[in-house]
Amino acid sequence: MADQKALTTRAQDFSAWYNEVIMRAELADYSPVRGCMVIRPNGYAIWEQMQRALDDMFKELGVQNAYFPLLIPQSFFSKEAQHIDGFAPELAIVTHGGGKELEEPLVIRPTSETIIYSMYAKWIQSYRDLPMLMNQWCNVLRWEMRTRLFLRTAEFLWQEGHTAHVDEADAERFALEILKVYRRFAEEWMAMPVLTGRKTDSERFAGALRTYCIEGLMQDNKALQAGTTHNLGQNFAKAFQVTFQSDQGTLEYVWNTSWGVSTRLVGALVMTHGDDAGIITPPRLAQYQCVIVPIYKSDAERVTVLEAAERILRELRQGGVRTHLDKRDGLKPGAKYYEWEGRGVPLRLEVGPRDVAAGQVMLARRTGGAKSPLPTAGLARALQTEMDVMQAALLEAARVRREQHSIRGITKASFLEFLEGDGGFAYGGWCGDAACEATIKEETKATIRCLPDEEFRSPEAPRSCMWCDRPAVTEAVWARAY
RNA sequence: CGGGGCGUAGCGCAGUCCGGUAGCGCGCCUGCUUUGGGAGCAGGAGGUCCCGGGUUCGAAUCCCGGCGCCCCGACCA
Repeated sequence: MADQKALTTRAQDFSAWYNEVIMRAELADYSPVRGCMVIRPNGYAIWEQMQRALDDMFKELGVQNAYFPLLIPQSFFSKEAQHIDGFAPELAIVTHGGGKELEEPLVIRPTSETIIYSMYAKWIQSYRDLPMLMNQWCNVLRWEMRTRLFLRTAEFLWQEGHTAHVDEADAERFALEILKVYRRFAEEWMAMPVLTGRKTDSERFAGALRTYCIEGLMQDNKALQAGTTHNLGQNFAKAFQVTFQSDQGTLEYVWNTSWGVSTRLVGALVMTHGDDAGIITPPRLAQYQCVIVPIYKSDAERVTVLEAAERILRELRQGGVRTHLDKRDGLKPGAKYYEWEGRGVPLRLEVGPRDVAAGQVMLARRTGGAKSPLPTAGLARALQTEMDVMQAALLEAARVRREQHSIRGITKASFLEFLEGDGGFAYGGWCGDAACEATIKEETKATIRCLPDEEFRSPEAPRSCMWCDRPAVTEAVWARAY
């Protein structure tokens, strides 16, 4: 470890803490190129776990993976008016290749709707070809003005799903199906509770009919958009002539959806569960769920202890626990404890001569509490239980924290007071006027994170807009956001 | 793009005001002793002082001009 000093605490400076945690855990590093980051093995391992889980869920819905090119003809972007308006400012464009100026500049994809639907136009002829359900795992590039490790980098990794359907109802159904997947992933894998809902028109994806999202609340009480899914309507189908012949023999435009989550989720994980010692990785996403630290003095002890540790390692791996044995010599056990805590490993087993003699190990949990002895026999099963408990506890703790920092039935006055304090999710009535929404954003820096789904709405529907007192058309959730 | 900060060893920094042998802590290498919550001692390696010009016998330091990065805001996954 490069740095032995204590981290800046979350209370002192959340932003400094966040950066230090990432460096300490060796999740990522700054690259020579502004706004770009290197994802180091510890960070990439988390992303791989995320990919695996999400990919399985997509495939259960019948989605297939494919790969589309990095470079997109510039003209493709002007085919859908809102889309070009939304993305033009942040495009990176390749103008030269092989030492010659290109006839048509090529855009490095910021997202792939245009190229994918241009291909769908070739592949879809009949309603029998629908739905067409594809996803790709790739990198994209957006020339962001200000960047932050994982949360907003110029280049980032993500998955983008793109589907085509026979009618609006099927597209809508599928977009919402994906929203459920995202929510399930956030809660069951990341242990991160999220609100689900619809974005207002001003926050909608450029080119979409409707955008739905999952929103998490970080420990500094700022909201983070963690995933979006869009019903694109027929906007792209019309721009790229994606048509099919219906069972009635008529020629129709398809209805599209697109949806994505990115490496931003790694940042979300840090900000949801990290503490002043570093990150806490939920067991289901941890690269190593358990690390074994051997303890010995003499050479004789070393042999005995390592032999026992190796045996435990084998048994745990066989029992499905992702385990690492830290055999490094010359590092005191305490130094290893600090290192693995910083890296967020959920469980740590200490194995010393006394433990070997007693047929036990000492278990320490990343989430705290006293160390406790566990018999070596049946250890894998015991640790699985420990991890289930920890996974559930992390989700519950995050949920409690979010609810403690949520306020309902706000008025303009109570809303302002709430923002003056710690902030968080503020539920209240909204008139539906984009001008009112913009004023609120300008004056408070808070935005409507979503128009929450039924499940998250307040028992009593608000009757008036919390800001302007005109009749409310819906309930909205405001927060300051990343 | 506005505001702030910073560029000196792998990392964190002092030295810059007031020009004169390039330093400290951590890390790294070797050896010995250590190892149940961040080990100790000894020896050692490691530098275009961000870049370019200028002033000077002499520049990390003074002058001029660039570049880069980080943080805070406006825009966004």
